[in-house]
Amino acid sequence: MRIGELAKRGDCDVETVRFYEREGLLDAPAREANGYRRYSEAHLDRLNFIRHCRSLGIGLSEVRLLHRLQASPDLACEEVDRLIERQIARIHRQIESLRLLERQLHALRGACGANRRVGECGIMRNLAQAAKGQGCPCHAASGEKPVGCLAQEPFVCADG
Amino acid sequence: MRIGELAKRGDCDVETVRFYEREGLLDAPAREANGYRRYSEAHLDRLNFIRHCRSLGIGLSEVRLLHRLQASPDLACEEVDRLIERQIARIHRQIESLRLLERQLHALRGACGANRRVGECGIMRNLAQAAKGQGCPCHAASGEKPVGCLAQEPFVCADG
DNA sequence: TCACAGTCTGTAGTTACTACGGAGTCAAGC
DNA sequence: GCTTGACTCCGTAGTAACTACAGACTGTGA
Repeated sequence: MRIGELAKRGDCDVETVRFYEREGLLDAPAREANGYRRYSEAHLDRLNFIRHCRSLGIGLSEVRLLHRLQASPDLACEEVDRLIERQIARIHRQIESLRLLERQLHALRGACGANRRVGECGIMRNLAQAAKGQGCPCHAASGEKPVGCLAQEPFVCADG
Repeated sequence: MRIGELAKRGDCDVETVRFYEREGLLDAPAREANGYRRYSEAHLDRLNFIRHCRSLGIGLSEVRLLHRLQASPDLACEEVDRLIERQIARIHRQIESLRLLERQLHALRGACGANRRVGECGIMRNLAQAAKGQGCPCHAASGEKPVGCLAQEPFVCADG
């Protein structure tokens, strides 16, 4: 099949397929006389494997690791277990972090009594107040400590 | 104060301060004779405002919007409220998405009966199985639908 | 005088794609 | 034969919010 069909059956974009090839996640396929890529069913399996891992939030470097493990089925599967364990722990941290964020935002929302003007807006006032180190309802509520920066974590995609 | 002190008091990196200046979030400060940046307390307030917003997961483009609103206190604060509302909705979606992910990963983890070899690992088997479209415990459990791709959402940082 | 810390500018890297631009290929319809 | 449109090619740049250099200059204490 050609790249368009592969992408369709793998439920992703053509560009994504090419990207995976560039990244070495997908073997470079044979080419037709005109230079078009020609894929086999094995390629589709591989693509689906990647997409399935991605849908579980597993990063591409870890997908690479899984591929390597897959290639040596006699190894202990301990590493696979650990990888999933790590993934679970990461997602758990992210959820905790976001829950805290949610609470903080709710507190902030509660600060605005539906004023009319920005200068009197409780939310605005709170944001400015916090900037002067005077404390804010969102962060000062309890002894809430930062949980870890989500921006530091690998991307997580819950699609699929 | 110089950039190092500002960064320290604003609890961020020197590079981050310069980054905010480049992005127009922080006014370019005066310079000393040697070219070093010299900041005022107003700069610190501004930096704290940004960092506080960031700690609430608010993106830089929305911080920019808040700055613009702050500059015209006579406007209706409706837009501020909507911004926070949007943020709450986004965080909520992300949490839901991650919860689903967590369930899926737990299901996957349950598939491995602590085998010894990769070739027999239930997790590995499941990932491979899913790639062939044979269904998997993680996604086939119920009629679980994708909730939205977190990778598409702006970065969220729960630090601070 | 030396080391070392701080600062400067500019650029590249991170993640996992996504979106071009400009070109070539191919089949159907006129 | 020609056009139209869909598909493909390659390479590069953009996304978000930083982070991490390189290479140079400045300032301070011993």
